[in-house]
Amino acid sequence: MRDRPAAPSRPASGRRTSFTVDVVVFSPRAQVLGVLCEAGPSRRDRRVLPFGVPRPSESLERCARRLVRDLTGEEPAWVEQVGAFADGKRHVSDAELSIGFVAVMPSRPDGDGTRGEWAAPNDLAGLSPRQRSIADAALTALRTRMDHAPIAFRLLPPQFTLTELQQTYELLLGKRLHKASFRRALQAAFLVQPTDEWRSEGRGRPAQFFEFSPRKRRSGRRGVRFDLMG
Amino acid sequence: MRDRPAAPSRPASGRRTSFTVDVVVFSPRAQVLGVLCEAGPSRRDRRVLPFGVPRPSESLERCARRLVRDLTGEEPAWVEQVGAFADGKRHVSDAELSIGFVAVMPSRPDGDGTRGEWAAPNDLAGLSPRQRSIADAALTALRTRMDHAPIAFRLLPPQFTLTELQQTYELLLGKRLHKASFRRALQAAFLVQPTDEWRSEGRGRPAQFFEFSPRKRRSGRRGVRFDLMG
DNA sequence: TGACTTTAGTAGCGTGCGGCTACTTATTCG
DNA sequence: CGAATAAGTAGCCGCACGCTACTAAAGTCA
Repeated sequence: MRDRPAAPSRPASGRRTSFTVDVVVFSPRAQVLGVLCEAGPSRRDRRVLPFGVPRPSESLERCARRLVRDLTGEEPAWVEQVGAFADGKRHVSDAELSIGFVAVMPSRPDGDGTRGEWAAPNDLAGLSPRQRSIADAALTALRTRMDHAPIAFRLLPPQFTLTELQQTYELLLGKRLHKASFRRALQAAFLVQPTDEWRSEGRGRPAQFFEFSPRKRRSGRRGVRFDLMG
Repeated sequence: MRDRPAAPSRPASGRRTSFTVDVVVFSPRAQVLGVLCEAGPSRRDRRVLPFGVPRPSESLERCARRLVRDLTGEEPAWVEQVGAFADGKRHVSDAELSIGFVAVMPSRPDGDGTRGEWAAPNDLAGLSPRQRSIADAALTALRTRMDHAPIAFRLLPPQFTLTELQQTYELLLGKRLHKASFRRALQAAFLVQPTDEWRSEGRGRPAQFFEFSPRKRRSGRRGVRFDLMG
């Protein structure tokens, strides 16, 4: 079974668990972004983000990946650390400190070996205060990183249509994008390559399949952006 | 390794240190960016970034601020968490985990109550591997955040010339900026307000003094940036 | 067959940002 | 009075981005 640090799984000298690794797993669920949660132990904590403790000589990120794997049966498509959270906010376990991670997984048919339920990112009531903070930070981090890493591409099969890619972006970013602008920016960045395959399905004009091709990076140097300050 | 005198002069408060808070303090030192270091305990660790342990019910960030205050006698102008670092890399103390913070301080006359020395960001040899990682991440985080927080403004007195502001940006970013573009972007963001004061010093045309005036935020919404991928 | 619907994909206009060169303005020094 | 030095501005050019409006290719249904 899975190791659960809620009761101290580190018996050494009666000291409490010093920190946990908590992971926020996002995945597209039928036109909505889902967050993987488990049922919580008490009324106060009805929902719980997956968390655990690194094994000896296991890195933080590998620990996060293992938590996802153990829970869903699959390797996450992308994982990144969000930060360390303490600052007095209560955690489900009584750990003083939690390291937050954000992860994304491809969409899967329901109930596919997945223990736990998928919640909406705006409905995170029932999480302990600290996990609530972690979830918020994870969503922000995800959306920030979308510009820098090919996250959306890893949620799609090797071949995909540009409409599918755009829908994935819209789902993760939580906002609509403009079709022509999206495609123009894509081509300017040399990120995709057309294939000879065309989708033959349903009504409407067939869509061409593309594949990810991380070619050259455009320099992307700018001066200073003052318009982002708060 | 476990038995080596870890972090002399660090109060361990009874139980063994489970994690540390490490802070990377940047400050302008005579046209170059400086990083605050202390003398290390051994030949292997000739230099040490300031680090410590949170007191009971002290938040991580407050702990970082205290470390800076205790070492320099002043409050840092800006502090932000960089992340959690473990992953097997050795630390000066034998803590399993370190939370990294980045801080900036205004320039000060040399030796002003400051224990420790200012090293160049490119000369960080002598740090333990984990602290080396933290320092690298701190510099990256600093330069990323410059667009989002008025960091440079806090390094300057309330009244400053635009040339001083630009030089501060150039120092922190580690690259030259174009004068006209810098000023145009500044004015478009309504970030500064001219005062009636003028600098009367040296040769050349006098410079007008400005002050920080965080007015409105321009929406700043864009579509997707594909040109930042790696 | 031909009109209508549906989805994919493109053209091109307008605007605003950002990099650049080149200029003007104001002061000190000799 | 120049020459030197530093502050500040004007304006061109390219390009990224948002938008509207168009064309293209399939299915559906009378």
